Amino acid sequence: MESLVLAMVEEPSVCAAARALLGAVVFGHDGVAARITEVEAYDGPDDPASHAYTRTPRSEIMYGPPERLYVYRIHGHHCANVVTSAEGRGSAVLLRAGEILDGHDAARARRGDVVDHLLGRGPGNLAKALGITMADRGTDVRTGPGVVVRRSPPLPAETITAGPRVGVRLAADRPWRYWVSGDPTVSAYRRHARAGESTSPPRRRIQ
DNA sequence: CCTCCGATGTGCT
DNA sequence: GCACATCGGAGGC
Repeated sequence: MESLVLAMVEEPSVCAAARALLGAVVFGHDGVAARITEVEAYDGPDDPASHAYTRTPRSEIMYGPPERLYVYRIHGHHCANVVTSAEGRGSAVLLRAGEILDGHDAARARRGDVVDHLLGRGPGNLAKALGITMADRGTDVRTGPGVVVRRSPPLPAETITAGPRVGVRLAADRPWRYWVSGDPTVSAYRRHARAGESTSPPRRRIQ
């Protein structure tokens, strides 16, 4: 019981990896670049909300080497993740939102005529703005081709906020979503309709 | 083969 | 707040 509590409290390494991706710049297709403002951490077999919770052909790439792109489709949208763990662990970071820095025309051609701060808000919209599709699965984001991630120095901890992950039914209260505090490109929180009860959704400053 | 179901986005009440 | 489009993955039979 005590070990269970400790396991719940202890933060897996993918959470630090997620925070480290805030501020990184993703270079996508057709000259679109985005500064990452919102991410979510997904761990391996210990995280019921993660695709890696069940090891299948789809999630196998999460168990592969780090720095590879894991792309999946949901409800007709693409979502992009970066595998952050050593081979065999199965954790990855979902890129949930970004500020478009360059390639606004190409991004808008894919996303439609929306104001800048909405171009890359939400994981499906961000992937769409960047032109990321299933064809980018497995890309080494250190080298490309197609998609490259340039990491930045860590953001000051006091500029990062954490909260529960968006739209997950299982493990709905783990505060493994991280975003740049107050950034207009960050997506809204939506709790899964069938997620378990929660007295007060955890939200805290990183320190 | 078939059914169920989202790590979503959008629009409407 | 709620409905629903939409489609690949996962699992049951």
